[in-house]
Amino acid sequence: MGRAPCCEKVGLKKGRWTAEEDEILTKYIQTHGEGSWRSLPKNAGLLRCGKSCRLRWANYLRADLKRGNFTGEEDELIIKLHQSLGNRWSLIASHLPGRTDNEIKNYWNSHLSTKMYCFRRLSNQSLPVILNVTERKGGRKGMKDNQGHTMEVFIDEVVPFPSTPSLEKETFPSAVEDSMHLDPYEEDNERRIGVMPGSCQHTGDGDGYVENSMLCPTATVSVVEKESDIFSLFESNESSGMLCFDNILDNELLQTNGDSTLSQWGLNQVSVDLENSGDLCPNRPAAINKQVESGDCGTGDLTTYFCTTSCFFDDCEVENILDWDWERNELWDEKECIMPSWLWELDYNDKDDRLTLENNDLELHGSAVA
DNA sequence: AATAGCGGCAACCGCCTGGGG
DNA sequence: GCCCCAGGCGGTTGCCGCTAT
Repeated sequence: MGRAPCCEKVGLKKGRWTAEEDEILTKYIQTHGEGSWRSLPKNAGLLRCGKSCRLRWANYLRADLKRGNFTGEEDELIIKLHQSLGNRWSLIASHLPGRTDNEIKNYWNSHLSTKMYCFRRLSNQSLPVILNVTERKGGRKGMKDNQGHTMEVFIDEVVPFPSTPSLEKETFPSAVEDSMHLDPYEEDNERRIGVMPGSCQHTGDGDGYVENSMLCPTATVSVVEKESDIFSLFESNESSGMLCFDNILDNELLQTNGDSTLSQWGLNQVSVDLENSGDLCPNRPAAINKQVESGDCGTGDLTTYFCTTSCFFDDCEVENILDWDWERNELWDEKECIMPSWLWELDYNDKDDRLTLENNDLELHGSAVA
């Protein structure tokens, strides 16, 4: 026997709320307060499901809601938070006062996600090439056909990237910052710990590391094929106890001969764009720096250098997003319509395979951490 | 002017979680 | 420990307005 419905739907009204219903609901909540949603419709004389009332109140009628267009700052914050949190709209919304998760979700799907496409060619020698980017077609129908809302891109080689870093069933702390202070040795930590970029991604403002290949003058482009990868590595920090990604590279992933064992971490596809790698990343594993120097960066055992796809900050606090110098580091190249690679999205068509891979990688990662 | 397609927003649906009995 | 309930969350769908043809 299935779960009982949240309310008896027979005879209840559905669809758009009328002004009269809004007024009744508003007055009732102003008088009696929020809560008891199940009994609210009956008590208020509304022919609505309690859930519907709660949503209507939460998403539209609440007095503290901010109406109107999203500001540029909000856009940027959403982008950064989404990069870190994935589709955790409620968490994202908690950082945008006056905005609801539903609103942000809709805004993301209709506005922001369509901008999140920058494709870098993973050739060892070439710069990223954007040959053509077209808007997705077909509206919602098209969205269905192109899950992940990917634009149609004509490019020699398209690098997949997870659309939304799903964390499966892990529970994120209620606040983003909390999620960034996790004990890496805690049980199940592999699902919750973010990747922190190495120093090569230091953006110069002294505080923010931004996982952003466009901003990384050295090794750029990181590609992680699976969602779990975003949270499967972590960077240590002496004070926080977290592992640094660079440390992982140095201590865990490099064998004595310098060969990388990144694949053990589930990095199915990681690449280096060394076109602009004139200088070396100090935290980069020596073997990689050597290859950078030599220009031999692509096809050997060490085929990868990983700059992470996730966006985290040196102290692992999302609040630092707010310190980001958006003026100096434009998200957009208006002319080229290029977005940083960390804003890629990917259309995954075979979820089962992906989850299988994720699980395998999580196990590998867990054992590696242990 | 008609209409088909598309985009965006509001709302719904189903699942999950936490709390209380 | 189990069950039920309320509430929360994320994905999906319906509807409506706008635009291009």
